[in-house]
Amino acid sequence: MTEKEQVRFAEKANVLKALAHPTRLWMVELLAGGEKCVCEFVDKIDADFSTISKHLSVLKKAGIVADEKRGKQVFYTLKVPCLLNFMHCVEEVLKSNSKAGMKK
Amino acid sequence: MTEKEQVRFAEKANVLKALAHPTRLWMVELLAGGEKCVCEFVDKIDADFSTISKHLSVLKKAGIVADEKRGKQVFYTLKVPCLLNFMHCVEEVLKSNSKAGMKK
DNA sequence: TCAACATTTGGCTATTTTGCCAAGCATCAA
DNA sequence: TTGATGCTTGGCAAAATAGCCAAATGTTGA
Repeated sequence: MTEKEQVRFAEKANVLKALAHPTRLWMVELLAGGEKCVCEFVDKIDADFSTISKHLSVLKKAGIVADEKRGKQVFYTLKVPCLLNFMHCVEEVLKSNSKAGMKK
Repeated sequence: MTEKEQVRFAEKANVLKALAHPTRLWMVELLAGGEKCVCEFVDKIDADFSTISKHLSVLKKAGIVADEKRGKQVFYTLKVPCLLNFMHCVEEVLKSNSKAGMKK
C-alpha cells in the first residue's frame, strides 16, 4: 500500500468517524429534512448546548455539514445528500444482523 | 426521541464505528474482491497478526463480514455488498472537501 | 453602551479505542 | 505425540473521544 493510499484511507475513515456517533447520526437525519439552527437540536434532546455545538463542529470539519450565521443564530445544512442512501445500507446490516440472531 | 429510536441510532452508529478505521476500511475494500484469509491481510501490510485479527473481529461483531474456518485458515467474506456503493458517497465528501480547500 | 441571547471554546475527567506482546487453541503433518 | 502453522484472546499502556462546566465571543435590542 502506497503512502498516498494510506492517506486516502485515513481521510475516508475520518468522514466515517464523524458519522459514527448516535447523536451525530440523529443530527444528520434531522438535517435531511432541511436546515436547522443549533437551538433546535438542543430543544429536541437532553444534552448540553456545548455538547451539541461540538458534535456539529465534528460534522463540519468532516465536510458533512455547512453552517451559516444569520442574526444571532447559526443554521446548519447537510452538504452531502447521498449520505442518506448510504444509511439505508447501514440499515441493511442491522436487518441482516437481527435475522441472524446476532450472537455477539 | 423514544428510547427505541435511541437504541436504533446507537446500533447504526456501531456499524459505522466498525468501518471508521483506516485499516478496517482497507480490509473491506480488499474483501470486495472476494474472500481472503487472515494471513493475506497480514502479508499485505506491516501490522501484527493479532492486530489484524482484532480488526476483523470488530467487523464481524458489527455484522459486516462473515468468517469460515477451512483447515488451518480462516476466510473472511463481505456480508453486505452495498457498503461499496456507500463508499462512493464518502468519496464524494472528500472530493467536495478538497474542492473547498478545506479550511479545517 | 449595556444586557440578554445564541453559540463556541477551553479545560477537565471519565471512557473507549488502539496496537503491541505473550499466551492460548485448534488443525495438520511427521 | 510432538511440533509447526494459523489464528484468537488477554493484558496492558498510550492515544483519542465524550460530555460537562465555566468562560469567551458575536449579535441585537433597549
